Amino acid sequence: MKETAHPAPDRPQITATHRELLDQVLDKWSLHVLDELCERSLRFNELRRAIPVVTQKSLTATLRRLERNGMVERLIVNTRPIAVEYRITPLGKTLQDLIDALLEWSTANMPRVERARARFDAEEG
Amino acid sequence: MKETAHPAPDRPQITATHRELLDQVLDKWSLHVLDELCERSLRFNELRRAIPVVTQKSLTATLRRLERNGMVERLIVNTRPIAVEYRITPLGKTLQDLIDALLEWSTANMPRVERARARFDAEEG
DNA sequence: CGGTATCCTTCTCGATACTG
DNA sequence: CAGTATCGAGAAGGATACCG
Repeated sequence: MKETAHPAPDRPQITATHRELLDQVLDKWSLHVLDELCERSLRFNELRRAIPVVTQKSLTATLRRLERNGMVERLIVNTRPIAVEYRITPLGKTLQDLIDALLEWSTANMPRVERARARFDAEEG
Repeated sequence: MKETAHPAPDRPQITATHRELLDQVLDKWSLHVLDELCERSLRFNELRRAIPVVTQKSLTATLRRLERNGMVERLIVNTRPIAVEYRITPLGKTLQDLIDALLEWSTANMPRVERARARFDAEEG
């Protein structure tokens, strides 16, 4: 009976810093890219094929941002022609459980959300 | 030794539907609003004061979206003048643990992220 | 292969003014 | 109090072309 007694005793406040980090790391493409890279390291064009809806530009931007935040590593392999492999870092790995939880939540609650949307849209006319 | 054996056996794929839902529900303002409403129900201007950086327009849009997706309820109290109370729904409540987990992750890993950024920015010149 | 650079359209978002 | 309406700046994002 610990959850009804008080609202939220030690809940951390959302700051601009929090928001900014979560925005950079959990935006639509980042989520997708991290999800793929958690499974296995991939090359640039492999990622493109794994996420067919992303454009080259957006994928590049996403990877650079994730690299800057320490979530993925960029490894240049000196073959002919050049190959670039993207690999999740230990820090990036710490997001895996969260991403899985988000996907599970989404899967589990999608029907309820869709019913809510239908109800809302019906009332609007 | 179950986590090194195979990459990801039953990992759910991210679909456009997943992404869209998470985008609508975990964007910057939604996260903030849900976080506040998980603690207690609030009126419109109370929310504005609780989240001082949000504009009225964005707050309205965020609340409508959350309402449409079944995350919050909008209760019109017929006082003089009118009062509108926003309350989290049971469906919205299912996000609380996730949001807490996101905030905890963000708090815990912020230092590592900042070091990664500093390293990245230094290398760029 | 793994990108950059450029253009251009779309959408977001803040500021401001007004309303029941 | 709790919004809506409108405008305009700026960012996001796609299409396309080109490069080492």
